Amino acid sequence: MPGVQRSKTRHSTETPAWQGRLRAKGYRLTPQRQLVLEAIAELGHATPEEIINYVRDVASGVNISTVYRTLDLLEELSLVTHTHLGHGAPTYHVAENSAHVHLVCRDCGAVTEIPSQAVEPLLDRLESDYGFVADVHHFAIFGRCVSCRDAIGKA
Amino acid sequence: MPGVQRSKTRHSTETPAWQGRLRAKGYRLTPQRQLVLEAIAELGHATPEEIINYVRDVASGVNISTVYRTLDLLEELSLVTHTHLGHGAPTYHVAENSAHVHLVCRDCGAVTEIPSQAVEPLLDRLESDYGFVADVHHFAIFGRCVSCRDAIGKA
DNA sequence: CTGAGTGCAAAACATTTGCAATGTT
DNA sequence: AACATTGCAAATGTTTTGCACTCAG
Repeated sequence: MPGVQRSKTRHSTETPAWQGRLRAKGYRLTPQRQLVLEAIAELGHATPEEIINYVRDVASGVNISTVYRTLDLLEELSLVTHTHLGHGAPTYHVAENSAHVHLVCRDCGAVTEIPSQAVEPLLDRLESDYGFVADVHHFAIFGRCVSCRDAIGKA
Repeated sequence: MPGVQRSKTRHSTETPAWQGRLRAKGYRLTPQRQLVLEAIAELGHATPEEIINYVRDVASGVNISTVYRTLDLLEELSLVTHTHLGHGAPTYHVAENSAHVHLVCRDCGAVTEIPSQAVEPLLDRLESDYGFVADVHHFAIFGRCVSCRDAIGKA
């Protein structure tokens, strides 16, 4: 791994709880993996593209394929999840903060996060009627936001 | 347009209602466009890949980029809609038959169609609580189907 | 005729993979 | 030292675009 030096430093108050999960499955703890997780935590939402930009800001040598491989790994370990917000690249979240649903506006592209409980009745119904256990976080809900809806009324 | 001849013929009982919509906006009626729409109608569900396979079966010279351009056009005219069923290519439907929601199983990949009314309470709530007019057809609902859920119970 | 539409080939994206070099354990 | 992990570069899959040619109106 040629020259992964951090050119900037950020404070980390986190206790390395997740590191155990890596080792438990025989995976290794590398700076790249720390940085990717840190990037997602910091950014809240992030596409692979945004993640590598953030990571490279700290350690410029990191390769995009490493980011993809790391994301797969972190997801396998349930440390992060990903959501499809639209046609393009998926968005990653740290698992603990992923308990919300995304509303994406077809017109302005705005992304609104709403609490999962808003869709709970639907989940119950899908389960009782179809035996389907839904993960509503995986895909966004597409539509038109308040502002754009009102804008149409005026037009 | 070099040699778009149909090597097979299919019966069409349709009345060319949609053709007016094309002309109304100054668009032209081409064999390619007829074939793409025919393909979607016939296939029910179809990815661009599946569409071009179907179309080429009838007129081999048609280019994939034409299919993409045509899909954009047909969608603009509200003749078809598309849904994201997963990471990959979107699925196209004729607009009239698109009033259903897709449940996609994360394990077996099975796609179940359920009537839109199953999600109506959610739509109402999103509208009243957030002013968001949702189009639940645009993204599938991801999760685990009955069979796979039960299979896990046994394991 | 005239311009909308097409085929073609190349570009643009997003993601994956083989492999030799490297660093964690 | 062993082998999981990385960087690199090339391959893959999907969608888009520029352009000259062609056909629908």
